[in-house]
Amino acid sequence: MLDQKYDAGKVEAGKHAKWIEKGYFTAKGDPDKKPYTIVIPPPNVTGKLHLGHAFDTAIQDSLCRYHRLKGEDVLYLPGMDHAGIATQAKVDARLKEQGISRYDIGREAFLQKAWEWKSEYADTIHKQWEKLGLSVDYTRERFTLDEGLSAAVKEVFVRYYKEGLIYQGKRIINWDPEAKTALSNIEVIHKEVEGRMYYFRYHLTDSDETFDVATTRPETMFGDVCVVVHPKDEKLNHLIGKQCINPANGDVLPIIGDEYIEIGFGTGAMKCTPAHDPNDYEIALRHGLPMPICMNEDGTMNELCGEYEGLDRFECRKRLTARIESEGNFVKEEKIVHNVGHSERTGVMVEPYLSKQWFVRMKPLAEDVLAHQQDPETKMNFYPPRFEHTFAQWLENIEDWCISRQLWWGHRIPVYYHKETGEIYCEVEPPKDIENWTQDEDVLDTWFSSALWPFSTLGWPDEDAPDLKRYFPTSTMGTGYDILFFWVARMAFSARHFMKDIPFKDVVLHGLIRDEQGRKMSKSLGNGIDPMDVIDQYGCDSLRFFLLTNSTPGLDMNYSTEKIEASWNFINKLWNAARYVLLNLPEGFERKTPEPHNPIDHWILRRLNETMASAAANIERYELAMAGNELYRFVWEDFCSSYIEFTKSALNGEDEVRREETRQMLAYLLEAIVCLLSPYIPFVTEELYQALNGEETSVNEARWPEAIAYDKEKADAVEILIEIIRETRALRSENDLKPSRKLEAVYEGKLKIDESLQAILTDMCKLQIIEKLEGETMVRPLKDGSLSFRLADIVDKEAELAKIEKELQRLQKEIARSRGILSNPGFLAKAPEAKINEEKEKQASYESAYATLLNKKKELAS
RNA sequence: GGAGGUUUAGCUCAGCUGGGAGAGCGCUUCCCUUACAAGGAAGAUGUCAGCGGUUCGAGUCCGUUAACCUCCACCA
Repeated sequence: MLDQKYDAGKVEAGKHAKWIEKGYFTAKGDPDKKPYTIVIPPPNVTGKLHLGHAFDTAIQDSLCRYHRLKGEDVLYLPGMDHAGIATQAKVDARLKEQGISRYDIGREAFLQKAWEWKSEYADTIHKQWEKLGLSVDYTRERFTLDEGLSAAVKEVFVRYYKEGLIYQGKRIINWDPEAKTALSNIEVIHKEVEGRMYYFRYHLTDSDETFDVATTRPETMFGDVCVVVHPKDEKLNHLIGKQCINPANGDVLPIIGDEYIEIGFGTGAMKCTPAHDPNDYEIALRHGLPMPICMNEDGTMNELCGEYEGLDRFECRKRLTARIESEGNFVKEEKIVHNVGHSERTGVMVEPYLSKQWFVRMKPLAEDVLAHQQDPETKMNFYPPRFEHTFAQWLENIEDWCISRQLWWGHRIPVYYHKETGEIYCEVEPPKDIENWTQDEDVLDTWFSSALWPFSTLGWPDEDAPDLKRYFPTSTMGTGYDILFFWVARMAFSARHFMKDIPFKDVVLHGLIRDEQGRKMSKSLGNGIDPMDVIDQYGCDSLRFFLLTNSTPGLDMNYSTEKIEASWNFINKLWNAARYVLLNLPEGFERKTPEPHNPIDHWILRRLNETMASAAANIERYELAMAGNELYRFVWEDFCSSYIEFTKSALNGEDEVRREETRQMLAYLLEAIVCLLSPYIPFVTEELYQALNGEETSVNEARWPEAIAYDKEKADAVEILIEIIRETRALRSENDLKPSRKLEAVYEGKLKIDESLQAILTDMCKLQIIEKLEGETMVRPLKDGSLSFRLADIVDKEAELAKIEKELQRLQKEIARSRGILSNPGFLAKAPEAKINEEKEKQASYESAYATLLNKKKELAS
């Protein structure tokens, strides 16, 4: 028997291991079933999972579990990402603790350390997935650096290369001096920072004339090749063709004209550093200027910088500025707030840097995706749809993707240079005479491999791989909007190009989880919440239910302890409801398909059927919160507060047949509830399912409940009774009437109170119907909220009169409103007929309620 | 400079195709009723940010203003 209190720790322990052992989540490939596929967004092997991962996977897992319940062949494919820079940085940091740099131990040894790190953190992640209860198919787990995926990466690189979609070029890229690697544009985060604008005085070589030039990065002056002014700038264009002195190093710089310069902006004259600024680079290209690099890879100054060689870029900036000032060429400095690029991973300021890198030509790939999205039949669907605009806009304005990284941890670029001829060899297989070739030192952007995830994990490049044939394209991609560009867009063009298809039918994008005050969770604020701590305290089910029912697709949500507790309360409620049911099932109870007998059975079946249909519809359009809240309401209000209360008299009564019927109903309802909730709260529902059906059963093998037919009239009757009962209970307590006292109620209307309904009334509120009309007891529908009692026995007349008065006023208002609408010619002419009739009925019912209540008032007053 | 989001009960937020405003928590009153007091019953509270428009009818659609937020792109 279940414990008195729900204990999440006890319930959740050991379950996941058993599920895996039983193979419930291994996709069987049953051809009679519809395939449903989700590939997990592979977490980085850099550390622990955070709340965002928990959110991601809660959504994916609940979808998978739902589709399993629906009898589909579900594949939830797990895997992890090697996370190039991020992991390498972690391993570097670990080595640093031991006083070693990666260069001390070399590439091979470093990679070994990295693999050790990987297996360590993969373990952690597996444990966390287990705690999260994920129904992933471990027989198909992948890693972005495993053999198969590496083969896919090589294949893709080679094919792009041969199609001219990958090229090598010298360009200004974003350089991370900390990680000493190039970055792609989206790995750069622009942050507003306070900086300074320095103004320096430049002297012409042939006269005493001077002019000012402003810069935020004085240290780059060692890479300057000219000064630029606008050809039409009347104040400055006379300088074009002359020469000036670079105050940093005394170099003679030509002054040129270029329309890039904005007249009137700054001083009107700009220094040009082609190797350290993308715009300057363009100018230098146009004018055929040299492009000297003045910085080392680690952000220190190089040999071009004389006395500053070896100094850090920022230190050089300080000292150089001071020196120029001492030489009298410093004009002023201003504090400014400007956007500066920072490395997404290391956080350091990114240096625009001229460098030879590999790029993917994005235009044709992006255009293919955009064109394909025009077809409403076969396009990817975005939830919420607005993200498709963001997605499309990004693709429309896309620039080439810098994919080479000067790292060791990653997919090595499959390009070989001939030691003598310099010839380039790019094939999946290395050249036969490998000793004559040198492989490119660089590795690929980590996103290059994740871009292939939906098909590389299924066996591609083997086009005939059975999983690829069966499970691709995948069904749903559930992830945060923050990686729409990084990942979703790149999967989209990769799948288009290599699979000639979309990678997934639906993209569900959720928001970020913020802290209780709505701030972003961050390490520096220390406001991050570890999902594992939450699980330890409240259980995985509470966490999942919280995440799934308190979020709106695409919007950020705030973490809330209060709402986690509310989720816990709900599960505890479910637990106790189950306990009630189980306590009332006798030894050796045999389950049968129940048949509704009592009116309340019909009513609860209708509520169940409505809830099932609506929950399914909502889950299928990814409105998990709506579906979850409906289930919550059904369980708490309909099942617990009403149905269970109704069953008490039956179960305590003498009528054995009725008892048995009630037990069958309860067992059926409990099982249905448990199944419906299992996608959200898999652990506790498993516990309850087994308590009901036996230790060896599993909710993982259950199917979506079968609906049972009900009688609508009986269901309607109970709907009304519930309202009567609630009203009556309120009266009883407010007026301090004893339960034994008979409260006389007068109802009029359509509903026939048969014995079973009378029994309910008697059981629930000791209410006895004594008014008889034409030999039958009648009650009046209370949909409009009115209720009329003969209150002769009620002690507190004043209070009752006040209540009636209030109600009369309300009705009066409603009648006025209704009359207003019905006398509106526009409404009568244009509203649908059903609406008009509905309104007329309402009006009639308000008026009759009003009349009845007025009589009551007179009667009571007299 | 572009694109988008948010503004609804004291707090946190739902409210998806326009037809009498909801939940959780909190608050008030009553109840230890034999599944649950982390419970049960009842109850109060809203110029749905402002303005304008469309409509018979707008929290919901359109425009506009304001505040806050996010992303993208950026000029030395």
